[in-house]
Amino acid sequence: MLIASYLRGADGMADDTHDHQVCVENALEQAEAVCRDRGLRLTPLRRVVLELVWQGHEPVGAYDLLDALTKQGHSPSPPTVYRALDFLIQAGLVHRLDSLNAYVGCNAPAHKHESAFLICRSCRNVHELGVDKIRGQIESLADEVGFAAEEHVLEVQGVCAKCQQGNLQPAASN
Amino acid sequence: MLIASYLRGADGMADDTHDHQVCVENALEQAEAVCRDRGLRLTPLRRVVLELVWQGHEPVGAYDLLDALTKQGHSPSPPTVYRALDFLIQAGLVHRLDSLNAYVGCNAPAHKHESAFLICRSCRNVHELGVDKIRGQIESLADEVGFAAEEHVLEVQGVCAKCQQGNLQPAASN
DNA sequence: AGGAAAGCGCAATATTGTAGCCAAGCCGTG
DNA sequence: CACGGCTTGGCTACAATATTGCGCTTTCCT
Repeated sequence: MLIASYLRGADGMADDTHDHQVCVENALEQAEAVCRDRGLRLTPLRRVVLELVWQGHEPVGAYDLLDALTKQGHSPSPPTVYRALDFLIQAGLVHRLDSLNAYVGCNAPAHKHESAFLICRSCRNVHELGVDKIRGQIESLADEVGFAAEEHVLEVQGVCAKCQQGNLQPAASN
Repeated sequence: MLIASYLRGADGMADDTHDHQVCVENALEQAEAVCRDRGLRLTPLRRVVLELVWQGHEPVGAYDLLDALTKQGHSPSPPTVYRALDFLIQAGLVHRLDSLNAYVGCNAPAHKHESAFLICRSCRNVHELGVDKIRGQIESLADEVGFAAEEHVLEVQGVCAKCQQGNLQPAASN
């Protein structure tokens, strides 16, 4: 697997006109704020890892991050990356996608939340949805069998709006 | 990870009174029927793997199956197990739980379906739910952003009814 | 300043899953 | 039956993902 976005411009998102640099800056700003508010330490390493996760809206593998760090002149080992990811996930700044063994930046880290993810199998972009409505449905189904729901994973594969509109790229080959 | 059910009796399911042997026989019968109807070959190996998956209602890891096969006198290598699992999943006889990297027998293989899974973090039993209602919700949420949903993963962690009722076991330690 | 905790570099190893090659078995046709 | 093609699965090797454990450094708190 590669960081597909590693060298690309700012046109990777479903929204044609979006300047991805803004996303990155916004994410880092929010991360600073979240950590300040909660007394968490966004160390340089963690910040770099977060920035790398935000290189695109595609999910990124842990070993992609390792490679990217190496290219930047670090010489990290797997635990380094996993520890940074653990922190970022714990802080709600990054989500893990279990169906892909990959990681993606969180849109709205200010308040903790559970999410659903729409994963485009063409461009691989991930769209994060709030799940208040779904959450209710899940809980009522679980209630019917007396199950006390705590956490969930909801990941949907499909094709995003942009890829449906003619510029359908060949399915990601990894 | 171990096959927690490997040596246990028939009391592993949320339903206190259930005789698990019936589950196993039922699963195997249905598998025979499904394969007969669809012209698929339920070979001895595949049958054994299916039976092992059905040793309990807990999800089972691929390497647990490998160990169990070894104990039965086979000497399988990983590809053997994964090929059998691939077949069983393809045939709708087994589901993969992405959040656990584990596999569980399908309740209702007669018709293909997507499911949701309620995974008890205490006894590790998995309850499979039909998701017709949820599916509609997911699609309508996806529609709002023009996303064409194809497949989904919905896995809920929590505590099952039985474990809530006093005989709460310590959380699984793997 | 001094002690406790957190961060992280590093080596080794665990866990999960695949690729590729070949032999053995099944199955339809001549 | 004999042949040829397909599926199955045994085997080696390896890839991809993730963790454990140790110890040194940095940071935080008092």
